[in-house]
Amino acid sequence: MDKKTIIKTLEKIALYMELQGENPFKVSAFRKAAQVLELDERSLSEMDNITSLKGIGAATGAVINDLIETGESSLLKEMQESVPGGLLPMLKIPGLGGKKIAKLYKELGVDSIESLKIACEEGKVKGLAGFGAKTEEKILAQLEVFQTKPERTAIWQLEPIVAFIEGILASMDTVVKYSVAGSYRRVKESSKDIDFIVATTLPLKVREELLEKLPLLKVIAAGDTKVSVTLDVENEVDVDFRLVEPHQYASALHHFTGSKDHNIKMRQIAKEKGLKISEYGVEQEDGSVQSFESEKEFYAYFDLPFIPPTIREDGTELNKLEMIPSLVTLEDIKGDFHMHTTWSDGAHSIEEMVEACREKGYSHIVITDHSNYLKVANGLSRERLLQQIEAIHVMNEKYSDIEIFAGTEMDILPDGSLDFDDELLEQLDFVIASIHSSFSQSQDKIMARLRTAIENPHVHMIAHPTGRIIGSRTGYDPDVPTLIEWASEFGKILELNANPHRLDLETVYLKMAQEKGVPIAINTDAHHLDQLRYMDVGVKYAQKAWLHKENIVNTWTLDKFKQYLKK
DNA sequence: GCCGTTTTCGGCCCGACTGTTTTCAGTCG
Repeated sequence: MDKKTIIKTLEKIALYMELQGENPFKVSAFRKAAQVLELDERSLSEMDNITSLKGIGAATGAVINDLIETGESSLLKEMQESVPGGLLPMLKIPGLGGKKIAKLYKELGVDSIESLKIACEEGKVKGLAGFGAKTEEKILAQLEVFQTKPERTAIWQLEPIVAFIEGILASMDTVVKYSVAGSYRRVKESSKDIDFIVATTLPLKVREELLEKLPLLKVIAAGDTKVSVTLDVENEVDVDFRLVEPHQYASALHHFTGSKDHNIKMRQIAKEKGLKISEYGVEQEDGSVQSFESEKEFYAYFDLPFIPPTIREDGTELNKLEMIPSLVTLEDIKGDFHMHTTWSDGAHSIEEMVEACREKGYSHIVITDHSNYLKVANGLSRERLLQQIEAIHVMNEKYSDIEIFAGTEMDILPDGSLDFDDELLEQLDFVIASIHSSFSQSQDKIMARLRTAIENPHVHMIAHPTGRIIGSRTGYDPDVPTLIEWASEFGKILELNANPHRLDLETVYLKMAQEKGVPIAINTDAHHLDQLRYMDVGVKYAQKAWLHKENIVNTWTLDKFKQYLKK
């Protein structure tokens, strides 16, 4: 019996209990037990007395022992027999929770999405106590959309929408300040919706203005402090606006940035001190409410350092506060080592890229255009690459405040060979190897290709190691833990590709790489000046993985970087 | 269902919005 199965079983039991209209605290006790197991890093065999864990008591302990001994849970089995499985997906319909579904089942025999639809169409639902005509209408409307709408939207799809909304808020003089919040601010790879906090003294006016200016598909809710809408954009997306007084802004931003677990932990800390945290501030025992200028002040009030949004996740961040100063920030970044120019498929000249990087205050960068094989990207032939190296040398004469290194993003070909020979690679300062073809090869073949690159003494780094596009394609299925082992053995860098489409490597592997002492480079892979800004996304994503700044190549000084290249 | 030496019973994070009510339950984040 593995831990994952136990966790899943406990969560499933919680779902079934919810459907039976059980006491919500009982339901959350099972969820909590699952989470306790999840957060405990030990394997099952290393835990001798399971009920000694805080949050696992007699009942959840019995389920776990049942699973270990018999391989299944008799409690879950019993529930599955008495509650139709068809009710489970109904929990995903907005507006329907356990209580209402239980009622629909008991009173009308509704046991699936299909029978729910029929019951609504026949007008039976509105007759139930606690239901009404509006509820029935709403359910029918939800049934139309909810199965076609993806549950979460990828970060790169949300990015332009966030920028668009920020533009609107910036243009409104009724708005004092604003910020995106929620999982987008925490740089999750995908989000269910977008949250915005808006500080204003005229909430009603802001509400009207927003409803007027946004491309609306639907208004979900429009209260005095909260506006929820579905936007009519390419991938329709829900956006929540919370309208607060300026002095409530910091608390509201913290509250709606989450995560939920982080907030619960914070509230427990407050409660121990006789205080109460809400989105409006911190309520004292005498009922007065303390508000804050910034999130930093808010944390300081509880003797805590500023906790970056990216690491506000399962609550365990509060046990690792001493590691926060070692996390990388944008100010630590001294260079970007993967970018393209008009020499291959980039939109700007070398000079334009250099100028933009100078403005960012970088001390060194690497120009890495595509190699010969990648014809669709105008990959550089041997001759053109030699010309480009020369052009970069000439350009270096011009600048005293930035050093430009000549590099390449060399393809690892489908047959496992490298696109350039050693004699040519030797003339480059920095060599990236990456895969852009034959993604569907077997894992053995992919790994053989990567192995060739790792073994080559001229290769410094493997770019976007899995080739994934978030929410769209999984990439080429390398055995990443083995790749990390190899990188460690041969002293190679692995890339954290900062493009929001990729964020490759993902956090679990970044952590693994750090444990093995593999240096990570955060690179924008910019094909356009605009995309150099992705460094910010990459840095935040690295925070999520708790990478130490000294393990990140971009934080090294020019001298240290040069030392590394010489090895 | 779980927890706890100020509690073995009573609370569990906290508040907004909607739709159904006529003071509040359910849902959501």
